Amino acid sequence: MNNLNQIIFVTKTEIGNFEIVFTLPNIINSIRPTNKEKTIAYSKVQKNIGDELKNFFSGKIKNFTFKCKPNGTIFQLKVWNNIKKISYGTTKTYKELAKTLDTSARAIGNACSKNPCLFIIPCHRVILSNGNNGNYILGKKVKIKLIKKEKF
DNA sequence: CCCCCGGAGATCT
DNA sequence: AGATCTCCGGGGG
Repeated sequence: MNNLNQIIFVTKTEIGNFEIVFTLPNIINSIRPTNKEKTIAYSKVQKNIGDELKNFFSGKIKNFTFKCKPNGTIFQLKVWNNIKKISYGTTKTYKELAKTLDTSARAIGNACSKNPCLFIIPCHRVILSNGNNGNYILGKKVKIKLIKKEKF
């Protein structure tokens, strides 16, 4: 599924650099960590996305204006869509999501690990049924940090 | 607390 | 078609 209108750039944040793939005018296809250096934001859109990310981390905004259109399997899309419904400052467990999708918690976690749109699909709000935070692609520390930040 | 196993889905080989 | 790996849960010690 190659889209010629896709633009790729790298933005730097307080928790690392992220590679962002987007399609004009405002569709984000992926936000994933990278070890590449920040690239110059040539367009207004690139700058806006970078700003939103920064403002999200600083707590200035709670939601993104950019829509995301990830690609994945049918199952993954279902999981990610459900995760998008978890609102800022709240959490849900892998077990709960498994119940609503009639699958296993492990399968939910598996789909979370493939989340292409970090933060926009807030998989950091999905935690263990025993109250612990669980794992995260950017590490447990970052997950805890994000959850705490959202709780104010 | 720790260890072990079951389960669902994705990704190899 | 297996084998293996996951951002998990439950049960038993």
